Amino acid sequence: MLVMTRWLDPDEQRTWRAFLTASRALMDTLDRELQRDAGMPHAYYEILVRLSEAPGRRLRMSELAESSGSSRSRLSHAVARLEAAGWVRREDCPTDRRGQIAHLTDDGFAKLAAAAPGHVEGVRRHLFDPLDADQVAQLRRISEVLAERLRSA
Amino acid sequence: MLVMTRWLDPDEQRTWRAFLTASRALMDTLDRELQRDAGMPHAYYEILVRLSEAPGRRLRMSELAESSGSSRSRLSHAVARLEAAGWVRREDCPTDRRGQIAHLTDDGFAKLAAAAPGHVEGVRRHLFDPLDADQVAQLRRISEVLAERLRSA
DNA sequence: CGAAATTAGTTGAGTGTTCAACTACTGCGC
DNA sequence: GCGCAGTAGTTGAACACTCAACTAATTTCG
Repeated sequence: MLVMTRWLDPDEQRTWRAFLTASRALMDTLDRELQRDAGMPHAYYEILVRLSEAPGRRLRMSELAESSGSSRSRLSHAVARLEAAGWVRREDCPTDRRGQIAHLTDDGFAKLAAAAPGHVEGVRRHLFDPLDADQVAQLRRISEVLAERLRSA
Repeated sequence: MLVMTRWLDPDEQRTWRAFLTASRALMDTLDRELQRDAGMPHAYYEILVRLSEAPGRRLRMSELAESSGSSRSRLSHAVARLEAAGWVRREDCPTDRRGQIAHLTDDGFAKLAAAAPGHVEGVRRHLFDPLDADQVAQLRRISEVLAERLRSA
């Protein structure tokens, strides 16, 4: 390997560590709150949200995986649990016999509706309230750039 | 509950989702790269980093937990694995008989030294390269504010 | 058409994380 | 100095995630 590592300078070092600390703390906190108040991890909550916004509250497994940021395997396992809880049902896809459609049940919708206010309050308290309007705009731009770049990686 | 939920407006909604997508993708990517190239998850890497920077490459379990952003339980489990791998050793604390001191072995240090360049390259590629200098400065400020707020939560 | 490559989704084993319960020790308050 | 609240760390069980291997259906294209 002839290429020298481009190490992080002290400023970058601090930025990276601050980001790591903040995003980990934020996610851990929201996850803990959701687990405590709604008995589900944040990943499951997000699956329910995506389903609730889909037409007919139905989504193909692969689209659901994509939109909720899960791997297919993770989603399979998760939906199995959500189905056992009665919040989601699987249906066969009429146009592709390999396909499965996840369908948010009324129970699942009710569960989500009950969990949402507390969770949104948490997002507000831990993310938006501490930042001013300019920082929020910056954060959005930064996140979009990073997400875009990572999508094609 | 008489207080109405302060829902997220469309802008906040998009900001929150972009942040979620970006930070998840970033962490997942770095975790996968580290697992592939060094055979360890990011959480373990960070434990080794903190130990490597401590005087004598030694740290009390609780300080290590604090500085690496782990719960005590998580750290106990993690150090058990790192010890099995021969990268860390536990020692009794001379001043407090409840205490344990984690000590980075030479093997552990070598392992870390081997893993670091690739990981730093990944952080650069996925985080710093896509952002301009101003955005990096903003991200640092934002992260510091959030981390500070979450610490006292 | 028909074989090969691709895509959809699941599964199980292995690993990591959480939570609550537990032991052992320390240090405060009296 | 004694009792008791708090601190340090570990443990096991339940749960979640990853990876690779797998089945089955579909698409591609010679």
